Amino acid sequence: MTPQGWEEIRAEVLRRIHARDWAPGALIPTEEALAQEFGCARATVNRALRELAETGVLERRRKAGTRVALSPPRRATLDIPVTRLEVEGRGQAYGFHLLEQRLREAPAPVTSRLGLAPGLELLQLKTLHLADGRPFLLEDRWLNPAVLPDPAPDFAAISANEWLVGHVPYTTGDIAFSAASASAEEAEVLGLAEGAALFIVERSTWERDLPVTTVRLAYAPGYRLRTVV
Amino acid sequence: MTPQGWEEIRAEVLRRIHARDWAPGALIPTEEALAQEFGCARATVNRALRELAETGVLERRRKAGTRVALSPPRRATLDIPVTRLEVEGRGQAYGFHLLEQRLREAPAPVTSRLGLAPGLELLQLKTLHLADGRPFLLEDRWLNPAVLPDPAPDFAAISANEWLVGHVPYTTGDIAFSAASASAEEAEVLGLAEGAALFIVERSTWERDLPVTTVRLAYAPGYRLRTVV
DNA sequence: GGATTTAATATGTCTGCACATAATAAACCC
DNA sequence: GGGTTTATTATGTGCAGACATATTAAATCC
Repeated sequence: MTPQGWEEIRAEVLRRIHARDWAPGALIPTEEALAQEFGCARATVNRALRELAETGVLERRRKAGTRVALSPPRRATLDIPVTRLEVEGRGQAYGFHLLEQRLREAPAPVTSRLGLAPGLELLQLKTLHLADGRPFLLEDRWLNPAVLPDPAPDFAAISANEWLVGHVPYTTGDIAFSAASASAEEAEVLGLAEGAALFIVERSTWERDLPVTTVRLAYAPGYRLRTVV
Repeated sequence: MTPQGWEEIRAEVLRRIHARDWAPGALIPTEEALAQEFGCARATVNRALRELAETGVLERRRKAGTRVALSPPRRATLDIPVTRLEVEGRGQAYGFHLLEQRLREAPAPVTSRLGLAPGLELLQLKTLHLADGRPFLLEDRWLNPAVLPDPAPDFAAISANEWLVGHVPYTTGDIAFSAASASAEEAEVLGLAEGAALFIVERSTWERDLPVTTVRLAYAPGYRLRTVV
């Protein structure tokens, strides 16, 4: 039974790779040869192989052909939800408190991360997110006032996190994950012992070339970020 | 100047979304209309819009048409390299020590994670990875002996991590990231104070339906996992 | 022999067309 | 009116053919 449709072709190619019919590092037949074998157009094979190359299973080069990747770069995609949805997705009640909000001169690490002139005034927001009334996440955000509308939103009523998703949606940025010990301030706010291990997410985002925000999220112990490969 | 090629079309569509020509939630013109506007075939527009839908910027449904996503792409892809390449990529010298290797009855959390019968014997490997001679990562791995060849590889000469990538490459699995305080044992091996905040990666992998391995990676402080959105 | 030009080739992309499919809107019936 | 059937329509996928492009291998020159 020959595969029909590009998805079945993709599955068949993957099967042959798993079965070691095509060993890691080996060249596989050309698109034309596979198209003939499967009785379809080259474009259909191209679609299947292209998708596999995108996930890192195959490596393709013009003229050189297609080969099975030697060390498949384990590539994972992870979804980063809005905090409210993340909490509610666990079946817990969401809430938050705005701890602090002030416009002040941003420290050098913040401005350099965003590529802004040092000494610029940014809006700093500290927000504690709650799950079932218990501390879940401490958000320390620096926001570029240039992205705010004239009557600035009330961040005590809508969290900065959520406001940004709704109003400055199509951003690019970078993310870093790490671990850190809770400072005295973090420990107190999160209700932990000083030095407790926190999961840290740091994000900086731009809208086109305009710096929007940089944020440090400190998750209370027990938090796990999951994904499937 | 009309865009040429599907990549330029993708860029132009993205530009219009950023510029709010097409607002979040709004319908955009049909493929046919855009093809006419850009002077290309519908397939070319289709390719561009499909890519944008894959990254979560657009939402497409047959008959209903294509609309700008309301709550967009909090989606990141991250590459998970082999530890050796990760260390070398920072310009540091890589090394590792096999601390412990023994075949023993796996504890229940391990077997249940892999979907194996409780009490099964698995190979436990504890490996310390070094960067410039200093502790970088503590690997605690449980390996299904069924995936090993008859003369088992010498995991003191090649790290389990690297052997698996080369010999059981095309696996599926799940990954979780979290933070934890160093246990007494971890602190000693990594040369840290007890309770130091460690970045934890837990992975379980299968080859087709065969459980291969589950591993806990404890990174020394200072490690950051980065990605770009 | 070594460097440079030229030819060969697999993938990348595009076109124009066709039909399939899913989801909606319209028509219909009771 | 309410529920069911029947068009309608935008996207999804397919085809054959064409040309572009990157890269390798062969041919050429000094």
